Amino acid sequence: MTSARVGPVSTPRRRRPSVGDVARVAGVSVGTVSNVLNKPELVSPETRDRVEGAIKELSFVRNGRARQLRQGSSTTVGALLLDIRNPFFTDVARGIEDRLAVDDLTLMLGSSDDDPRRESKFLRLFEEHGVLGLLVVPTTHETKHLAAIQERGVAVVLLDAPPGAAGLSSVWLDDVAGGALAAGHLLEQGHERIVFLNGPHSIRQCQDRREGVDRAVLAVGQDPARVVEEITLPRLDAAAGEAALAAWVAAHGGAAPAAVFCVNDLVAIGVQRALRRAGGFALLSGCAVVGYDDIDIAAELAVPLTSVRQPRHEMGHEAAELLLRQAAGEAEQHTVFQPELVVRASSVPGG
Amino acid sequence: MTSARVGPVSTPRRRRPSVGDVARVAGVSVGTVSNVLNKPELVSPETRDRVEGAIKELSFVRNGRARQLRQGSSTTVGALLLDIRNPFFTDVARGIEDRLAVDDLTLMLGSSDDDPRRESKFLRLFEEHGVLGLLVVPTTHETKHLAAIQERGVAVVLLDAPPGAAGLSSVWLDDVAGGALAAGHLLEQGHERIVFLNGPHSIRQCQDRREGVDRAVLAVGQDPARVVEEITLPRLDAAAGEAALAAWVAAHGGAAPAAVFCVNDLVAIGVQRALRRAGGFALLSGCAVVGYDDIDIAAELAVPLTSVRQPRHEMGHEAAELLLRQAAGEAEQHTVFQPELVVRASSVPGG
DNA sequence: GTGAAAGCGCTAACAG
DNA sequence: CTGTTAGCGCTTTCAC
Repeated sequence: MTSARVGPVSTPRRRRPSVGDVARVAGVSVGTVSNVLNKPELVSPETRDRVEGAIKELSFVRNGRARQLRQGSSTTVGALLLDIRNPFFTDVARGIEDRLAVDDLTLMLGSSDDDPRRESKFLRLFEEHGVLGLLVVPTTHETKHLAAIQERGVAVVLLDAPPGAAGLSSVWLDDVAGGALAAGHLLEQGHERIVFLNGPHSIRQCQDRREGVDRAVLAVGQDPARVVEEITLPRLDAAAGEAALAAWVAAHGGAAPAAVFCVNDLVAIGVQRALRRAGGFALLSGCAVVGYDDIDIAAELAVPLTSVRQPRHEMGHEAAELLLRQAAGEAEQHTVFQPELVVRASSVPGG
Repeated sequence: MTSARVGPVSTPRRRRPSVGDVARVAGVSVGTVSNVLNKPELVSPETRDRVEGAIKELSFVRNGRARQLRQGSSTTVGALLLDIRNPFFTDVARGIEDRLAVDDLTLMLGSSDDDPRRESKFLRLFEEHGVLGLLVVPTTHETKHLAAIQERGVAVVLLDAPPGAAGLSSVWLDDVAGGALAAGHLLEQGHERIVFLNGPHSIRQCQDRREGVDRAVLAVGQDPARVVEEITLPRLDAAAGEAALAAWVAAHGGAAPAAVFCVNDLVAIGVQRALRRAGGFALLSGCAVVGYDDIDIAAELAVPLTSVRQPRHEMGHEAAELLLRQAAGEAEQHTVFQPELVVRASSVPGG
């Protein structure tokens, strides 16, 4: 599987040159070196040149840890996400990074994997590291430990979570609105029954989306109990969606539901596959399908998928913004982002 | 789009308690506090309890920067990837992280966006930060600046790149083998002509894959110039793949090629879409398609896609491993990973 | 077992 | 303009 060869010699790990070394070579004092680094306008051109020459000669790179220790400041922000591999979170991370770059700050990323123990490990690590602030997708509803961190002087913002303990800013997405958007669209198309393939209500997002669905149904004067048939999936992937819909079709003598709303796009892809397997293109095109997340591939499918899109990048950007404000002493603040519906062929007649 | 409300008061940013504060509260010296933290077995149980009580009382969190400054050590590794949003790199990042977690090290991530200026900005930032080592996907073939960093005492490993400047370890994927795998498979299926939708040869991976294709053709005693029809795409996404194949079909009186090898899965998805649009399922199922990357969705498509899978997580893991070895003074080392072919319906008759 | 003191590399205050 | 010096918070000798 792998091949390896060994190179020449190992790198000797000698001490990095310090401002003292630079000062010696340039024939000035450490204070002057520091001034060249931080307030060059205070230094005469000739000495500045000498110092810069010495810096080049020694390939001096300043020790940021010592600098920050002395200044008491920090230029890194920690973000603790649920899963670094999930495109949802990488888009968020990119939004964070883009905002931080404006102020020349860097991001330290961690994945909690939704495990509270991993979460607290990373939190301790970040805090010891002296981060300027912390963006956290919490693993539990309990956020007192995060408020405690903020009490100790590290700004904390809840990410992808509604307001928690007092004092913590938060940024999240309106899942109620997302559910309402999807269901409203299907109702508008004239469908009178909606199969909703959802995850367990212990996940806030799932519960909220269901609430949104109900609201949309009520808004048109119908009874959710009659209109909505919710099926709870064991996992939220394509296989689970396919199995659930195959079972539905089998239980209904080979007929497909008129409309299906899926808690995410992968599930929707599974639904499309089940429909195609059960009754080919005819069955597939006779069933309106709406997904959630608007993953990259949604537009590329055989039948392009209607989906609820969430402003993930913006959410990250805003979270970083709130963090910096909070670190600057501003009061806590809460932002909720609204999703939008991207209508494609999968949900409209003749699509 | 967003709504915001303002909360109560802002958090006062008071000084973090130090070992000195803990010592005062516990009625011991700072040395003893340090011992409790680092060598608890040297401290008598009673004083240890007193100190631990004081730590709890003050919610003391040790200042890692000062610690590392004093010790001269570091516990963070920097990784500079091309794009943090790309699933390829997030899988790699996760592999890195998993290896680092074993030694309780943390990862600082950066995205160079393939821009040498961003690259050098991040490199300086990482180096000032005092990282233990650096994993870099280089933006250019030139790696002297990375060797220079290593000269200054920071271990550097090239990621997803073949060996560069002397002294740098490297980890990469065998794209020649990947190209040969895909083409070999198509030849084995009896196809005598292969359309290869590739990217520009200025991208090493594209050039290598072409070389692999040629080798596979030569291996069965055929002439690449006769067998392979390479089309260079302007971009490597589904739209580009669709356009290229639609043009091919139009130029061949509505006929599809017998076999198409695509430089990545997105392009392959575009190809499938073009085939379906041009001639429905019949045309689609009559054309063997092979992609590259084995993205999550490849198995979920209407016609599941045969693809070349690369061990990305393992590559990250190995890169971190080599970095740690190099940081420990071992000699440079080079590892190349072999891809594997995942055969699905898109490339086999009756699929 | 515990305390006192030095020093990691840097910046900031102050003196000249 | 430049040099001297104190000290950020911690670990680490070395005495006691």
